[in-house]
Parts: sequence; structure tokens; C-alpha cells
Amino acid sequence: MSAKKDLSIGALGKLTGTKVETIRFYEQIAILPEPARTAGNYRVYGHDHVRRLTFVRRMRDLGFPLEAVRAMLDLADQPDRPCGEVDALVLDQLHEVERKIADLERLRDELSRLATQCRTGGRMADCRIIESLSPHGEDGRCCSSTRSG
Amino acid sequence: MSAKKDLSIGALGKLTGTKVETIRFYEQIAILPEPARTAGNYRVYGHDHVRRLTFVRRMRDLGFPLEAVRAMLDLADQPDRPCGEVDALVLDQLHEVERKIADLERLRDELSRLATQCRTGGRMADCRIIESLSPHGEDGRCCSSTRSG
DNA sequence: CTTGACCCTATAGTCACTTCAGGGTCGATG
DNA sequence: CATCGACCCTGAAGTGACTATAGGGTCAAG
Ligand SMILES: [Zn+2]
Ligand SMILES: [Zn+2]
Ligand SMILES: [Zn+2]
Ligand SMILES: [Zn+2]
Repeated sequence: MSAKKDLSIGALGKLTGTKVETIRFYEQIAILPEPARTAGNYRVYGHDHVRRLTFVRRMRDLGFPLEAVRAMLDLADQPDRPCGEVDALVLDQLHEVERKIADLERLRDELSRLATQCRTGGRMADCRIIESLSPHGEDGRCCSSTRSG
Repeated sequence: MSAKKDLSIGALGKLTGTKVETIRFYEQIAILPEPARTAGNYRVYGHDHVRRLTFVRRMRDLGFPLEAVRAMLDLADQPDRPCGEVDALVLDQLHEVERKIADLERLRDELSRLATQCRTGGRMADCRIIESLSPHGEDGRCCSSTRSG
């Protein structure tokens, strides 16, 4: 008794936490197949769309790029292939996320050092933050490197 | 004796670690002022450009959006204003980075859980990863929610 | 019959660049 | 003098993953 409850695009969006425009966008780039239409040209979605879109959104929420989503969808449709490729995609994404975390932690440290530089409530002319971000001192010499011995 | 060593766009790029196209782009959106030109219409840069571009690149490397860079450049040009706004910009960016790190750490945990699900070397049909990403079981019932009491 | 929520298409905008197409300039070499 | 390669020029389009806007059509309720 699997009820075939047809869904409008808005209903599908609510069910999957996806904006209507995003669903149409996914259709345009062939992440989602074209649905049937009503007499009034409205899109009509069914169970398979819900499943597929949910899958897509979960991967996106985990930070996978759409290209990886596409690859995963292709793989998922071929039950006889080995699943090693799927595992590899997940590991790649895990490493990517770990790399991003490391990058951001370095940034965070630099920013918090920067944030403690000033705090004087003084004027821009004395701002240590601006000074820290500038190339060198305030005098006219720097890049030209014409400081002969 | 501040030597006025004029620089071509390529030389400026090398000096600041910026691609030539990016420099032209910054000029286009008025992050950098239009430089002088040679008779052959080549851009010619001097010391001030080096300083300004270095400042921009440092901020970008710290993850500030160009809008914040623009704001900071505006402030830096007004020596009499209080530097509190600068401090606030840096703190905002610090919090933004901290938020991103927290988000990514959650993702990392989910991904590493996901990554340990499978590892069977089996077939797609049995892949636990695919299963974990899918909405519910394999049977035809789910979104329709027609499971009456 | 009108209101308002929803839907349609096509197009442009977002961010911070990158890439491309199609040329021009300049110093060195033959 | 021709020509080669490294560099430079402009303007437009492409990237990712949507988001927004303009200008309409559909449909159930009151
Ligand atoms: Zn300050
Ligand atoms: Zn300098
Ligand atoms: Zn698997
Ligand atoms: Zn379902």
C-alpha cells in the first residue's frame, strides 16, 4: 500500500528542506530528472524524487561538491559495481574537510593575535592592526630595495 | 634616496604574490587605483601600489571579504578617526572563522563516522554509505507517510 | 469575480577571481 | 629588416552553487 502522494515543487521543497529555486536549478543541471507535469504545467513529484533529492541534500550538507554528488548518484544506480569508489569519495571529502579545518585554525590564530594588537581606543594613525597589515614601516623605502651596503 | 623603481604589472605580481589578472581585476573594481601608463600603454606601478596591494593580499589571505578590505582601506586613509571600527572588523572576522571551524568539525565527525560504515569491499547494492545517505529503507514506503495507526 | 498563494520561464546577479579570444609591445637574435 | 618569445592590452565569458528579479500563469477559496 505505498500511497502515491504526488507533490508540488513547494511541497517537495518543504519535505526536503530545499528551496524551490534550488530544485528547479537541480533539474536544469540534470541532478534531478524532469518530473511529470499537470495540465496547468506544474511539476509533479513522487517518491523517487523525494529519495533522490534527500540524498543530494545530505551530501551537500556534508560539503560534497555537486560533481561528487553526481558521481555518487551514478554509482548508486549500478548495484553490481564494487563500492570502493564510494568509500574513496567519502575519504577524499573527509581529508578535504580536515585540510580546511587546519587552514582555518591557522587563520584563527593569526586573527586572534591581530585582535589583541590594538584595543587602545586610539586613532587610526596609531592603529597597530593597520600597521601589522602594512608591508613595512611608514618611511618611503621598502619594495624598491635600493638600500646599498 | 627612495629609489623610484617603476614596476610592470608582472613585476608587481611577483613582488606581492598576486596574479596579473587579479591585479587588473582589483583595478577594475577600484580596490587599486589606476596606474600610470607607458607610451605603449603598459601599466606602471610604484611604491604606493606595492604597499596597498600587499595590504589587500594580507587581508584576503586572512579570509576577509573584499568588502571588508575596502572598508579597512577607507579607514586607513583617515588618520583622525578612532580605530575601534578596525578592531571590530577583525573581531567579526575572527568570530566568522571560529564559526566555520565549528561547522567543519561537525562535518568532519559525521564524515568519519560515515567513512567507517562500509569498508567491506562489497558491491554497491550492499554499500552502507549509500544506505546511510538515503532517506530510509529500501522498501517503497517513506515520504508518503501512509502508515496509519 | 477577485484575491492571494502558489507556480511558470528566462535572465541576471552573487563572490572573487580565472580563462579565453584576439590582438599589441618590446628587446634580442639572425 | 624580419621574426621570435616573453610580456602586455581589452573585453567578454566561465567557475560553483545557488539566489533574485521581472513578468507573467494557475488554482482553490470566499
Ligand atoms: Zn586599532
Ligand atoms: Zn616599497
Ligand atoms: Zn560502501
Ligand atoms: Zn518516500
